[in-house]
Amino acid sequence: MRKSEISSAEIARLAGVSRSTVSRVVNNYSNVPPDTREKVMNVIREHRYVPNLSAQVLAGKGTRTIGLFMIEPEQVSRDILSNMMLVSVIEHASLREYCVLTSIIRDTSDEEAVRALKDIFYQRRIDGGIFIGAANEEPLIEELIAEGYIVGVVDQRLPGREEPNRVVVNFDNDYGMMLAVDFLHSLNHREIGIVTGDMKRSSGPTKYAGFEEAMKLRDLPVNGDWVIPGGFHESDGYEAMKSFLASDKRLPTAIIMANDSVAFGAIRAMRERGIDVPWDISVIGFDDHELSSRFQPPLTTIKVDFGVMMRELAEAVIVHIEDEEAGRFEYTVRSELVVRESCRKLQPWNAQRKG
Amino acid sequence: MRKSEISSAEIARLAGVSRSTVSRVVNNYSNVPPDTREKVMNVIREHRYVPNLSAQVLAGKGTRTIGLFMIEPEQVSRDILSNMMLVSVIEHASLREYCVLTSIIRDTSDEEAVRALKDIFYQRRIDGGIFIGAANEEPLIEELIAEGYIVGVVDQRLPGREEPNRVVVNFDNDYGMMLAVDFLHSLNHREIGIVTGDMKRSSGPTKYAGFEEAMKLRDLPVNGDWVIPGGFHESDGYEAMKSFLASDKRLPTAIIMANDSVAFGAIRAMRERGIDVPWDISVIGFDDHELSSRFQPPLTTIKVDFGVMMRELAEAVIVHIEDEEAGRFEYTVRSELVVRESCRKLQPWNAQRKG
DNA sequence: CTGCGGCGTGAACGCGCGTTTATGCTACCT
DNA sequence: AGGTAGCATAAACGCGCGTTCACGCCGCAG
Repeated sequence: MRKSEISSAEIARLAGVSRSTVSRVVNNYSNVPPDTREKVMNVIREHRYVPNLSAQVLAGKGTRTIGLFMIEPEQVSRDILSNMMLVSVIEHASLREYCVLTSIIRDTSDEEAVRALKDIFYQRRIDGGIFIGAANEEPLIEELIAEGYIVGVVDQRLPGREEPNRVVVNFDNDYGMMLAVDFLHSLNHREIGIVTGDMKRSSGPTKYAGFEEAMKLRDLPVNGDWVIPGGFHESDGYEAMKSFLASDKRLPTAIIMANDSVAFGAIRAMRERGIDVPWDISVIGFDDHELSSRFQPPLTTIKVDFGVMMRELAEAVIVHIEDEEAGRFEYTVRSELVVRESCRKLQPWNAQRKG
Repeated sequence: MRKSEISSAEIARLAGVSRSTVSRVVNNYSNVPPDTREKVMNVIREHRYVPNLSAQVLAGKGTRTIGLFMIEPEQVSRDILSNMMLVSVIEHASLREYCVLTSIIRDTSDEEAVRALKDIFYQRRIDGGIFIGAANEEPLIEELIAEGYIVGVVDQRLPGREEPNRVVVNFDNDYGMMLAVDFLHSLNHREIGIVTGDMKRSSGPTKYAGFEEAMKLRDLPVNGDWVIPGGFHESDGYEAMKSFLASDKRLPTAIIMANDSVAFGAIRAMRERGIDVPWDISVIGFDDHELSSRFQPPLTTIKVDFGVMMRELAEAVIVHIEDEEAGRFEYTVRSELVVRESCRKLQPWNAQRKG
């Protein structure tokens, strides 16, 4: 029924050669004379012959497939970013003639789900996997690495030990936080708070560490009251800010948000209490969400090129698949400051908020 | 190196039986006595044996894989919706123990890209494919169907002819448009415009048809001036409305938007001209975007459950894969009206705008 | 003319599995 | 006791491909 289900044996028969010769032609072996090659190629073209991947795999080739796994997608990002990451991986893989098998794992403590995911590696013999939103030291990932699979992750600290099959890309969160703090500092802010992301996941820990580091470098105190535990969603930002405001603690003059979605939510909560951004408080986001430029007020943010990031990760994973000897890999994506209208310059004398 | 790369032959040897018996156990054949089954199962569990899918495929089984293809993703939707659709398909497939191979095709007139996509079917022998954002009568899809592959599409009219391997889900755009028009009508609007989606793609044509139909049913005139060609993005809405406003045509009293993103953009353009929603004009969107409830003004919209829609589509594709005899399939997802604050009730006497 | 090296090619094997066919065994009936 | 039905299991084949090995041919040197 299906047109293209023609075997190399059939091609061989039609071209009047042996199957070995067809295979040699298909795989570009040098020891086949031009006229024979042409003869075989004609038959191949005419019948649109394409080798059956399953057979190739069985005969020892790779699957040319990488897995793309989103861990607890609800906890990481429902929005455009993960979509862009997906597209970026797929398109780069496609360039290298790889395919992408996508899956989701909602709960890494669900043994059955973990088992199902590992079976994708075992059954399907995929060449490698990329994980988005994984916690640090996620057992699932550690096990896969230990078992010899090539795994790419985003935004995790590398362990000290050498592990040639672990591939990492990071945002330069330290640098990004430095940009944010420096910018606020240049606007005479000294009282800077943060709504953190999920501290167990993704960029949560590294962003917070970067924040502390940057504050320290500029001799600014980190006030525990202003370290507001959040998450990565609009609703997290809203809830975090709402409960902070309800606590009647003194406001900082500026707050850095785990990402732009969180900023949207936090600003919404502030607006409900009559707090104006940037007049009453300055806000900096992270990521440069598609809607940030159109938000009211347009959001100043630290922009990260997720497309480039995921492309680099995909490339690195593929390199490691194709070259067992490829060494340790770590790539860091620079971020940049995008200035819009959510931050206000303070006069030096009111850099400290009264009561 | 990789733990789990154990063959059934090895399992057979360890269990002291033949490979056939192992196969029978794995595939739950009835003619194997309980004690033998248990003996084999123990070895399987101990060694975490998982059959090699490539070998199974070669031996005649399906790949248990469906393709999910996003056509010209930039033209359809960069936002949360396609992400939700993806997640929904993956999760349902996963339930049925299928995997999802994701790919993208940016330009359906790029022959090489089309060829690459078809090769996914040919080489990898995937059992079926789902296309998001395909144009009506897209040749690529028509060819695949003609070649016997099972294909699922969204929001397309079914051709009259019987095609057992074409699976379709539709939003009920007629019904949705009827809801929108009726709601506006109940608010005394009679001058209703529309910013259309891409008229060549996705729900563009069906939404417009539904609009005309609904207007006709309520005896409302469709004014060509107020049929504003748009697209599916924020920027499309912005540009469409901007150029409409620049044309100095008279405004309708209400506009229905191709989707919520378009509404965001159009409202932005209106705001720039000092036009207030809903005071000066009422707006209804489509989709119920995640941000619609938090938009200023909160957007009245026609909500469609994309999750359910894609789940049904995935299920239907799988049913057709597993049962050659499964008949024609078409599923329609009901939409519902979500009333927020972007529509205003008109007094009967100003239902027609002056000059 | 014989021997040998190189090149083009086909036959044969193995990859891991499902399936079909054949075989050995037990139990029962005549 | 002989025959047979039925069941548990092993042996064998094929799926489509890559690859190794061996064979046959040709040309060249001895």
